[in-house]
Amino acid sequence: MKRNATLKEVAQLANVSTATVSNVINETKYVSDSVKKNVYSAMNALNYVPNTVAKSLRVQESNLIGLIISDISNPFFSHVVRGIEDNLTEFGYNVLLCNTDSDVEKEKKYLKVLLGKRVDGLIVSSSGNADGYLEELGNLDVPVVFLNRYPDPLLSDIVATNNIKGAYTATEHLIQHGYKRIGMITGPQSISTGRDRLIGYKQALDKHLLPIDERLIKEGDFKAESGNRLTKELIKQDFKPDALLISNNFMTLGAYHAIKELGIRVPEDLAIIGYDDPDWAAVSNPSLTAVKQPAYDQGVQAANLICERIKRKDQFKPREIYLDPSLIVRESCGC
Amino acid sequence: MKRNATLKEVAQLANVSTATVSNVINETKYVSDSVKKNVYSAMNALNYVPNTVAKSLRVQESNLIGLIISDISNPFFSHVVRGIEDNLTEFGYNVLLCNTDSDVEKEKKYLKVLLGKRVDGLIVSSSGNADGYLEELGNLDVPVVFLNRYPDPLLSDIVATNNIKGAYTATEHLIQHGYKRIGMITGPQSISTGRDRLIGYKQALDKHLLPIDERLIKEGDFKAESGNRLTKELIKQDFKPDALLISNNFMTLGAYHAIKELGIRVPEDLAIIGYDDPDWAAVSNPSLTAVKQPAYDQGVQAANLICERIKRKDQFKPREIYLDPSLIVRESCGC
DNA sequence: AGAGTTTGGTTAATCGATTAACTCAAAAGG
DNA sequence: CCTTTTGAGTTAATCGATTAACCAAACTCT
Repeated sequence: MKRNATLKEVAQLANVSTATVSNVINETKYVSDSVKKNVYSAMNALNYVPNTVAKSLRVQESNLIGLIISDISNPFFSHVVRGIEDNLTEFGYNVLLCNTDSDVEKEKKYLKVLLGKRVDGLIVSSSGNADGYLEELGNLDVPVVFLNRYPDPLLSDIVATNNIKGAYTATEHLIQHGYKRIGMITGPQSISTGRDRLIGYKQALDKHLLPIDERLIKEGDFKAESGNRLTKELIKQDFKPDALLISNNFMTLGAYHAIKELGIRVPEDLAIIGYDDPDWAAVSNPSLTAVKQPAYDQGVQAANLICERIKRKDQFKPREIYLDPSLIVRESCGC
Repeated sequence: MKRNATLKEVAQLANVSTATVSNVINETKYVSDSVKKNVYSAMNALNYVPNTVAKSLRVQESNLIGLIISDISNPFFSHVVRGIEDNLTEFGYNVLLCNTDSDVEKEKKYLKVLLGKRVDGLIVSSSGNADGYLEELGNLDVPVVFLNRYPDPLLSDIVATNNIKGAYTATEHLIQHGYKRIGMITGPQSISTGRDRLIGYKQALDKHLLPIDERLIKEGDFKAESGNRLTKELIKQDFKPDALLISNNFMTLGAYHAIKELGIRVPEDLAIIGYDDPDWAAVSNPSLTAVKQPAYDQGVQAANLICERIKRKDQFKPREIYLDPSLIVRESCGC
């Protein structure tokens, strides 16, 4: 296991100063062709790969973007991340991936590590808001872009899908097709995503003069098990829904298992609309009507925001980008 | 945007030397309680976060692991990555994520960047094998663990699922249930995963004295579109299969779209087994019989291997870990 | 020819930690 | 009482790049 060659060694072999080698590599100053050639052949001979950690220390930028999300194995996030990564490499940045499982303690630990690594920027889909933690995040002396989940007084750039609108549209669709007792399985109310989707649902009911009945609203945790359990609860209770809006892909999957286990017919006994349009939506039985979020695009936008913010740290006014979700109508809503 | 405090500033404020501050932080030498207290309060006052890039330069380790895969938005990989990341943080490493889209040029570019960042290790699901590239990878002076796809003369540690066995088991299952003309949609034959699954398929046919008919074998590219197109091709040709093994989740999804479009009945007209057990397998119509790979676990194992390898670079004998896939029988195979 | 510019480099300080080698005072040993 | 050890910190070199400041030779211009 041999040590890597250094710029100094290249310089010695090429019989020039380190400054010249650096200038050749970075094309920062004119260097005569003959010297250049020497330098290049020395680099080749030593198999030289510039040490970017030394460079980072000197120029005070790491070319690293910290990415804090709850779970990369959630397809929604994996597409977002893909969009982020694709776009960031364009700009010469690399991505440090951190999964928090929505655990605020984990998130804080990661944050500290990332700050230690002097990341040039942070893209965060935060899980916490207790103890002014989100405010702390927004006041960091490194650019931050919030992803989908954000603090209430907005402190940094944010890109999100318009969750209120998505839930509103889905609910309204159900209302317009004659459903009267529309239930909802929400996400955790501690997370803005969870809150906003519930708001959209309620707004649609209000708008169409339908009563909001708390018996039809259950709070899940964005995981499949809760979708399964809460669907069963709703179906088994006396006052049961004739349609159901489910707040994310995993819980929808859980619900599908539930209806299969219980032999419920969809949409005849229960219409379903899911939030998130997973790739299986079209091949499930019945195919799933879903609110589609532009995940990849959201990632691209987040990457753009953070890059601009790094370039011009002065323009401090927070920018907000809200992407519109769209309703993909298939069989499960019976329309 | 204020500058971060340095260790030197902490030392000045606490009226001690930088060495002492460092010793307090790392607990590398005894420091009296009174001095310690001073140092800590200075750190707090300045909101000090140690600069790990400086540390990395000095101690020659980055605590970074480079992760090269084709596509994080493939659920298989997103689970693998989750396993890797969970395990690596245990050991104090962070993950640099790189998506190559199976593009060898992209992969090489990433590799160079990662080497520049002096990653302590590399986990690679490589796409290329041309020009001795994989050999080059194996001979790097940084530890490498191959993931799922590997060079033929094995040069480094590797963890993979036993693809031959997975395809063999699935094919045999179809044979034993009476199917005679079993077709296959393979992955790219330039990738070991693609090759191995085809081998397993052929071995099963051989073993049971069934003919291998090239008309029933189509090479896809692991993407949905090819699964869709090739399924249609197979169905429309004169000599059509009565059962079909499909080499990965995306192509299986494409196939499901194809059968829906063409109105083919599964399993009556065509039995299907898919490689990979996506989360929708149980709720699709019909539910999918699938070869399940232990994705998360594979990630954990890869993380373990790379950590051990970093600790003890001397033990150079490549280690191989093959995980067993399992067949999950549902409706689509008609058994 | 002599002063001023340009060309094609070099020298050395710097980024922010770690750590081997050193210092000085107090304690221990004979 | 003098020497040796030990204890608790300090000094300064180092990791591998970048870059401001400098310099000698060659070229321009009047």
